[in-house]
Amino acid sequence: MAQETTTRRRRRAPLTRERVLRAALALADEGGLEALSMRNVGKQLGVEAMSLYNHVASKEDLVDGLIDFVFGEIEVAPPGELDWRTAMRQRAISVRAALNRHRWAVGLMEGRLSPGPETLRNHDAVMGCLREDGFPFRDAVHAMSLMDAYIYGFALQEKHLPFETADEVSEVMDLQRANVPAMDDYPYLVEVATEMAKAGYDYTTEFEFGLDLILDALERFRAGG
Amino acid sequence: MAQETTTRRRRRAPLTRERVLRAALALADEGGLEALSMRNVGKQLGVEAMSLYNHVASKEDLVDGLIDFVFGEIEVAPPGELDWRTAMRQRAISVRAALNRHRWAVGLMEGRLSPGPETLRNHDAVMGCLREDGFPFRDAVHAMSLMDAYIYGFALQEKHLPFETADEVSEVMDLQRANVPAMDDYPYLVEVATEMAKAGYDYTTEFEFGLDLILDALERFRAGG
DNA sequence: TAAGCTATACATACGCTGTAAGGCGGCCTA
DNA sequence: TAGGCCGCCTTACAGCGTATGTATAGCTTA
Repeated sequence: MAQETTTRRRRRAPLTRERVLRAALALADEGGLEALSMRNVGKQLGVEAMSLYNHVASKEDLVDGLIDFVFGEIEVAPPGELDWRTAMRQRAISVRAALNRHRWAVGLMEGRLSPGPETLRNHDAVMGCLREDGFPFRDAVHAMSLMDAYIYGFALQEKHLPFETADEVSEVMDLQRANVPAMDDYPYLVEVATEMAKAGYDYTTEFEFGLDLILDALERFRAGG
Repeated sequence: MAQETTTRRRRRAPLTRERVLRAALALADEGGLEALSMRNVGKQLGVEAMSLYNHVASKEDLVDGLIDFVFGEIEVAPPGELDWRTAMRQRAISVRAALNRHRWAVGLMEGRLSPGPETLRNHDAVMGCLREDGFPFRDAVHAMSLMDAYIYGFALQEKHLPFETADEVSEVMDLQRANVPAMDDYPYLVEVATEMAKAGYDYTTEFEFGLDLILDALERFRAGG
């Protein structure tokens, strides 16, 4: 009876927090944050929206889980393993890579009120790396604040200016020029537009220029500036 | 006649784009972006939501207008007036101040597809300031990208970590400790929590430390290295 | 002064959002 | 085999942006 029904119905794999998060991640990666609705996640799992609440306290909780997953993808050497500069450079590049894989996460990485274990591990490792390599506490805070501001700020730019090749650049520039009647009032922007359309814009080069400049500056500051 | 009717009925001041933007700005400043709904703006003006569409093409257009207003509050010296370092330092501080008055704007300043006149003026002035002070084109792009990444990234941190005094810090830290059972797994974060709770955290100092470090680095880079 | 046009505001409605509340059927334990 | 519990579903509410259609107020012209 009951069991027959059970067998016959081929119950689908039970929902879990893990499965919910995985589906949500796929949705957000594909369609951005605005595609991430409880109903859409449910649909993806063949389930009604409300069923998700058995595994997730709220949408905020769901997003917390996603963010922690992203932090889990970021590689940081454990404190004391590498010199600070190598470790911090690697981490910065890893953060940018993760944020490019998950662009929806860009404004959400910082200051979550319920940080997950991966989030905490990451921040602890950064602070630890600096402290173990001799940074006084306040300087370590300065350095971390500066690096993270740059990394997240750059990711923000990269998220909002979605062009890379010279062709894409000139496409966007043309579109902007169409929207802006008095473009000639802004001669320096015209220069940017024409130069960019000629040579394109390489985000990786740009990112690493700023990153190395900051790391150089921190090194010099530490040495005694 | 017509004019009498006008006088008699005490018609309210007619809606204008200006008035709509002003009301929207007040709403966003007070209650953040999630308080900024068409219905709320309408309510603020004694008008139905749909009436706003006579003066604003869409919510996106409305937000574009708000962002341009924020850019209008940012002070930049016209190209060639000041040496680049002074001008850029002033602008950076002015941007941060504007973003603190309008925290809802933080993730939205960059890469709008329909930039307003103030937005364009601002970007043009920054680029112009660097070019007129001798920055080669590519270096000016590098510098602008780096500075803006830092400024916007810092504003992002500041938006999401809303504490300032030592008391507020320790309050937040206590709250986080309550949410994180295994806090002792993260010794360096424990240090941060205790140190911060002792001494507080001054955003202005922090911001200007990073800013000056970056300006120093750019100056040195330009000088030849 | 009267007619007609236009610009503005309103009312209604659609499909979407997050989630509170309650019902029900299948599973595990006693 | 009985009881209870857990996981899922259904329904419902208040809010969102905005498409669509309609009424009206005021100006323009005759």
